[in-house]
Amino acid sequence: MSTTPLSPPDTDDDDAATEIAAPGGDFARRIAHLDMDAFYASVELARRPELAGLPVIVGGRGDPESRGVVTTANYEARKFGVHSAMPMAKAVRLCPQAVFLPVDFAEYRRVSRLFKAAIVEIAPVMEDRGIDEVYLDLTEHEEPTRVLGLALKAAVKEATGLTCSIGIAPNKLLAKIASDLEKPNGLTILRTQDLATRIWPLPARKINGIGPKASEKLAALGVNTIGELAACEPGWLVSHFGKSYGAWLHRAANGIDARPVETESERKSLSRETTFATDLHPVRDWQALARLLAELSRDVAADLAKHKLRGRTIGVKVRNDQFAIATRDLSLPEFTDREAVIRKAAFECFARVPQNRKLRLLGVRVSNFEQG
DNA sequence: TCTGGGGTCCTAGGACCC
DNA sequence: TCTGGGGTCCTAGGACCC
Repeated sequence: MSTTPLSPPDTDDDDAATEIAAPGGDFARRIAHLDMDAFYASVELARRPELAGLPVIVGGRGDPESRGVVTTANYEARKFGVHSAMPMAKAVRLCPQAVFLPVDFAEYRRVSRLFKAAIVEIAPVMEDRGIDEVYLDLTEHEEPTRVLGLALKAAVKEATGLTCSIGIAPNKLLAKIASDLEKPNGLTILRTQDLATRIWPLPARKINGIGPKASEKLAALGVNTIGELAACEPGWLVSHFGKSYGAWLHRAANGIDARPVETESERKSLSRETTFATDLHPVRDWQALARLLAELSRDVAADLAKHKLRGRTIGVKVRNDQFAIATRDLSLPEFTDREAVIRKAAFECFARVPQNRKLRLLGVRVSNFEQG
């Protein structure tokens, strides 16, 4: 198996130098990262007050027996070692007395809109980072940093009844780490001079962009903390991680990050996928798979229409019983949002997928959207 | 333990074109 | 002889994030 070199999150090398050139902090930005505390579980508790104090685990279809993972565990459940992305089966063993609830995205999206609307009233330069977190650029605000942070927390609480944790720092990278330092209900303000005392002792994995693979590789090389990473020679990091990722690791560990807060973003792809209750064989269970492929194509077409998008690259994704993923895609001459066109392309793609193992997941994706 | 669903970005080889 | 150089598109895979 060949491995793809790691790559850094979207970076801007040119601007990074600007930040180094301003060590005094004269041009320092004030960037906030705001993260809702145990969001899904907190939303559920808000409408089921009788569950207060009990361990609550949100995930799957609410059925602890179903295939799936924990999306959120409240702090009571976390005491038992339950955490996000953990297989439900394991969560049940760790905390059988927990209340298990199905995910209700419609409700979480509703509450998400409420807290974001409240934030924008105070800090209009907001970058959406998913259902439960945002970045804010507070540089142009007059108020002291702590006053702003407290005002944001109060506004979120007022709009939703829920708590959040906020980190405020000179850039997004440090703000993201800071918001995690005093969870839940935290407010952490970090200055450049706090890097050595508050950031360097942390595991390298705490950096957004260092995941399981990279942190494991670093550990094998004897690098465990962010401070140890910061002390590594850039050239040595480049030799082990490649030019782009190696250089980024060095900058990140030294707290350098010039990425702006982006208030707009353009969608690049749209997809639907499903994991089956039991594995299906591509030949023996072809009827069932064909039905699913048609359903997913229909759902994707409906989503495209809803978002007024047309794409010309159609793809399918499968995951087999060994958890290995394969993708196949096909670019068409014309942009489309038509169900029949998407379905036909998806079937063509599926025919090119390996047929030798049972499958556990099937997905359909459309990308390469028309401009405008 | 047995691993969701929805995304983004990066890399890399081959095709194809000038 | 023996082998250009750059650019873009397509496809597949992989790491990572929420």
